[in-house]
Amino acid sequence: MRWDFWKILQKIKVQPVAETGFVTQTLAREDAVQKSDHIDRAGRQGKKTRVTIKDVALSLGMSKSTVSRALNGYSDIAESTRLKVKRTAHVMGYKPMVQAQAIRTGLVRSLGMVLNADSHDGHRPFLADFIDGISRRASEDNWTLTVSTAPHALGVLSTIERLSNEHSVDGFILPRTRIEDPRVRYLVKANVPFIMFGRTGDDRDCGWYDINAELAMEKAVLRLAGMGHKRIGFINGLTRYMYAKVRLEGYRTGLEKAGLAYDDRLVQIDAVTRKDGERAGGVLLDLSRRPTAIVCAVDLAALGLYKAAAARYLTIGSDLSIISYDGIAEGEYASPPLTSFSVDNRKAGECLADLLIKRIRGAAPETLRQLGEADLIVRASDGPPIIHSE
Amino acid sequence: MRWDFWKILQKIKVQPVAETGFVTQTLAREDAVQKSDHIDRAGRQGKKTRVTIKDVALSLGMSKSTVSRALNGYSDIAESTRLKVKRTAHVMGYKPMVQAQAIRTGLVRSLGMVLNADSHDGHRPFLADFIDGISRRASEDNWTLTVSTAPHALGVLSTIERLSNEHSVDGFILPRTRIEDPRVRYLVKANVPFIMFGRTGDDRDCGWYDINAELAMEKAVLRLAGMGHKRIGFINGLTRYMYAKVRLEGYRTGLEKAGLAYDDRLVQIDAVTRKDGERAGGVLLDLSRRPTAIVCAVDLAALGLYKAAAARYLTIGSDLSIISYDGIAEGEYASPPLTSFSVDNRKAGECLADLLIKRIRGAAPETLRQLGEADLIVRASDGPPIIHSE
DNA sequence: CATTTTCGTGAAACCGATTTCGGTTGTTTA
DNA sequence: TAAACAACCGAAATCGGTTTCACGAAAATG
Repeated sequence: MRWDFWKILQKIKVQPVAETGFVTQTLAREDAVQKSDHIDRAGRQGKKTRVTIKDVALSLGMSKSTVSRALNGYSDIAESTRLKVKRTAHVMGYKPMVQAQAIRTGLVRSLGMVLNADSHDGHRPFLADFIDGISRRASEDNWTLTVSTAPHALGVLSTIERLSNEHSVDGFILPRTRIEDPRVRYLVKANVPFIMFGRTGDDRDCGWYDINAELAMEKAVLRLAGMGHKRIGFINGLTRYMYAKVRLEGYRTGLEKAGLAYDDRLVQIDAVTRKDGERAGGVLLDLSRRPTAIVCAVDLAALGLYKAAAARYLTIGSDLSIISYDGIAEGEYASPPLTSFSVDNRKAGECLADLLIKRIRGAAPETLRQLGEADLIVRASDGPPIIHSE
Repeated sequence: MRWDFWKILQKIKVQPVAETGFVTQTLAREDAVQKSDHIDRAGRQGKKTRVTIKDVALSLGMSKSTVSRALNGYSDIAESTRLKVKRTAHVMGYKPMVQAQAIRTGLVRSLGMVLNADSHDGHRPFLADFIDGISRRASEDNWTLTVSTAPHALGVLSTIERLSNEHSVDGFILPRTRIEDPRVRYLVKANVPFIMFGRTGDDRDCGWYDINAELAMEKAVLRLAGMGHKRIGFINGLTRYMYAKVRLEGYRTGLEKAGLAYDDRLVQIDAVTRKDGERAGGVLLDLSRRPTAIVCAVDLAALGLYKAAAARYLTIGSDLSIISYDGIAEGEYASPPLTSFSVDNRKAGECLADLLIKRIRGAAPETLRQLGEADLIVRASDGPPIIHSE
């Protein structure tokens, strides 16, 4: 009720012009005083004095609006004016303050990514490249990357909520998508832009970038089959993630194309660390009719498998062939060096950033889907089978 | 003057209540229309409808200023009012938009970190932990972390300039400080808060967190000397960085305390990768009177040294003892497992974030300096010398 | 009982940008 | 020559908050 009254008062159209003029004067003078005081305080508190758009306008003798439009490429500014404005702005060292822009435009020019800190999975080693890719692409358009971590999946979700509520970022990159992903559910409902690294169960309203890992797995199987292997095992990653699902599919497609039967007993799951790989590998190698080759969905697991093989006096590359996926640096230094599909994480980061920026700018999610490829790095962990009698 | 006018208006005792009622209606309806239109546009452009401070004030029948002050803990708001405001704000799901606050307060509540992407040095493996630490501490106070990368040192500097010019961040964390660091020079001059990870040549106006690596190196030497080693070599990292300087000092102090002479020929520098380590190690192992133990400043170099030793048929742990520094995961899986000083990168991140936030809030840099410690993880790469006849 | 403080609050200025809306000019067109 | 129309630009509103300042009422003081 009270504010109603004020609203009405506000609407009343006003009073003598002369009076207004005088008031302006007064205010202006007051303003000046305050300004200098402000600078003074600034000096004491260690803040910088920024060049604002007002300063530029003043020094050019134009209005703020003209300067703003000139700088932002509006069509109703004369080319000559634009040039002049741009030059002086540059000379004066004027850089628009992003948050001041943000409050009007609704864009903070920042991409968000929330990492799950407890995920022991592979992503750590290539985090640097991945971030580099994102940041690189983002910088091109003067965007920034805000990264945050959370100790567990729930924390990830609440961090995402916080960041989008406070509008600290314009959209999210979601690494390691699950088949059923709560982050996706939330963001879709909240209508916040995002792009996934990896696919998910229900693609509606989702853009994504992913590596065609199923193709890689398929190629791995076919390569081994081509060498003469008949019993090819598979050690998969965490099955709740989408990547594990598609990699298994790739493995099966490979077997099919090679004319080999799929055998449950040759498949192990949820191996993403050395220890996991050692355990899973042990199981496969202890089978009465053990596989002569094993495809791994994750490099670290493959390295664990090395240990399991060594414990059983099997020589990798001859007694047992291994082809893996990820292309981490350690693989190169294992003995024998690991044959693996390498993924370009920097490129992935770049693509994701690119897609997300497009998404934020309004592109439809259905148009924002890309599949990259992994490259086989042939080293020494695979070869024709040595014991072979079927 | 103008406010006089407003005062007068305030005094006017009012208008037909019916009218007021009507206006309210109208306003309300207009409001609604605009609102729905906004949502509509929002839908198309992917924006959310936020709850603003105005909404909260309106629904409480108070002014924006009261709400703001209540939420920010000003002392001139009645406790009862504060409570009421806080409750409704929470219920309505009001989250202040950071950039709107920033424009007035001058704080965006964001820490910046610019990484050098080409630096092959050790920082990659533990980047995840490090970031986790920073982010964790930052989140506590509702701050965020903005990370950016640049392809080379010059790019790092210009990225820092950009971020601070646009005021996208309130301060910086500087990883891997050099002895003479241009970033420090710039930030000091520009009066932008920062905290270094590592010390630097000229400490004035600088706060930092660092690990006491010199102490670790000293301990390593003393441990080896205590086992009976007389010729202890040293493989250092990149000498332009501060860390290499202090680690060398630690090595020398250790020798001194053990009563051993310093010998130039036993020291190699600039080894930060496996390849570097292999080369440097080769040089040391090919000396006519080779060292029986080697201290490495960087784990990756130590792993390279493994290769050099293997090539010369030296058994690590007996023929050659190695103690290194970093505590990377691969060390655990090397054979023999690497004895190394492990640094807690998560904790480092937390400390740095903490210091930086304090710095931004006005603490003097001299009061913001902390030294952490590295923990020796004893594994199997060191032991008493086997050939020993002096 | 008059006067000064304190307390609690609202109005309006302010932060630094963008964007809407009109108002001058100078050119074309009728 | 008047009217219509661009092309250019400025004033003011706007975004979502914070902060200053004045003011009314209640409490404390003289």
